[in-house]
Amino acid sequence: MTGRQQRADAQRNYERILEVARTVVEEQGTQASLRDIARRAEVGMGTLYRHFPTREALLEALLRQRFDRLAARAGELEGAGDSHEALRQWLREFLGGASTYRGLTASMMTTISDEGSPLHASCSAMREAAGRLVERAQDDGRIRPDVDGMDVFALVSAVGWIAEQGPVVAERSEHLFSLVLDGLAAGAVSGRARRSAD
Amino acid sequence: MTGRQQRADAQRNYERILEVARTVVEEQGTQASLRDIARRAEVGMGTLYRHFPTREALLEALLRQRFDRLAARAGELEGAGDSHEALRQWLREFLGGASTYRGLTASMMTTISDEGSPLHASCSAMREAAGRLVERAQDDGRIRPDVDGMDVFALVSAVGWIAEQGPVVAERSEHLFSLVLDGLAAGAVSGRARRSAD
DNA sequence: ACCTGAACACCGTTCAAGT
DNA sequence: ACCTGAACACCGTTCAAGT
Repeated sequence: MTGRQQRADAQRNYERILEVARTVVEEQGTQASLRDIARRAEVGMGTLYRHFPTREALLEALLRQRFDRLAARAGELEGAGDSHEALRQWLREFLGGASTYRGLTASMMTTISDEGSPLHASCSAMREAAGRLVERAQDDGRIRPDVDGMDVFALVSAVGWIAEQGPVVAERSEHLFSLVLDGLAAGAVSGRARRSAD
Repeated sequence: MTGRQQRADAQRNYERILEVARTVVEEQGTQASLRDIARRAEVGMGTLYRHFPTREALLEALLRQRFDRLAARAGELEGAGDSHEALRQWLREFLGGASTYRGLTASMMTTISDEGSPLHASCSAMREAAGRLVERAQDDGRIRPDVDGMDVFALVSAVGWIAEQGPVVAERSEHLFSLVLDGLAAGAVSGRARRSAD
């Protein structure tokens, strides 16, 4: 798809845009002005659209590496000793990364329901890798049996979202993260499950 | 402030705008086009700005009643038998209302950090009323002692946010609500507190 | 094959001109 | 005192014209 048989100027523009986009999205979030990106990359609007037909396509190019890295990181942590601690650690790293771009958690959440989105594939792969950490912790009886990877992902993303909503709530995000994780731990179940081995 | 000594046409315009705004914000969310509202209310842009100098001011007019009602509702529920169930009930009603306007949870969360916002006062009052429900449930030992009203409000709003991000996650919001509430229940604490009376 | 930038249809916000 | 709508500075998206 991104075959290397591009014209030299095309290749250069592609990279310029991506580099500038990284900066601008850092500044303005995932809703950054595409016009601003084109301007600062010194290319015409059409050039930006040629390389990245949608905003999502641009984000995908910006995030794929990161998603792949996080998926791989989940693989590493699967071998770690404490399954619950491994999950917690992964989620912490995920959340740290999510905070680099404002609006990123929203983009990831909407992409779940939108299979046509270019972000869908790489984001799903990451979620699935994380899901295996959840399942392992469940097999160890450390996480409630009635949740799945999607639940955990959604709740932790939501904590990331909270942190974006202003300083007063942002300063609580560490605590909120702990509350959510604690809440998902086995033993928190109020009535229906987990009552055999006491 | 909204003294009744307005000119008749001003009074009429104010009400027209508010009525139309309710519909448009229902359709498009809190980021609805102000131009569209003015157009459909058949007033000039200047008229809209005269009555509602900022988008937040318009939202405030749209939401004040609701916030006041929810604050009053919390007062009612303070007298209810089961403190934990009262809290759960209030949060459920809050969440139901939040889903009427897309973007509403975000507006409420950002308003927390922005004391200058017209939404700040009525939203804070509501949160404080809800906070008393939290404290009562804590006094009864039903909610973790290391959370406060803001934590609960943020987490439940975050569940509302999740529901806005697409059908795949929206259909889980009931479950996620339960997970969060369960997680905040006393007994979920992993190590540090609550270990005296067993 | 690729790039450019004008053109189009939208925004939010302001403000001179009207009654 | 209040209303109007044009004006301004922005968007995102498309596409004819160029090389």
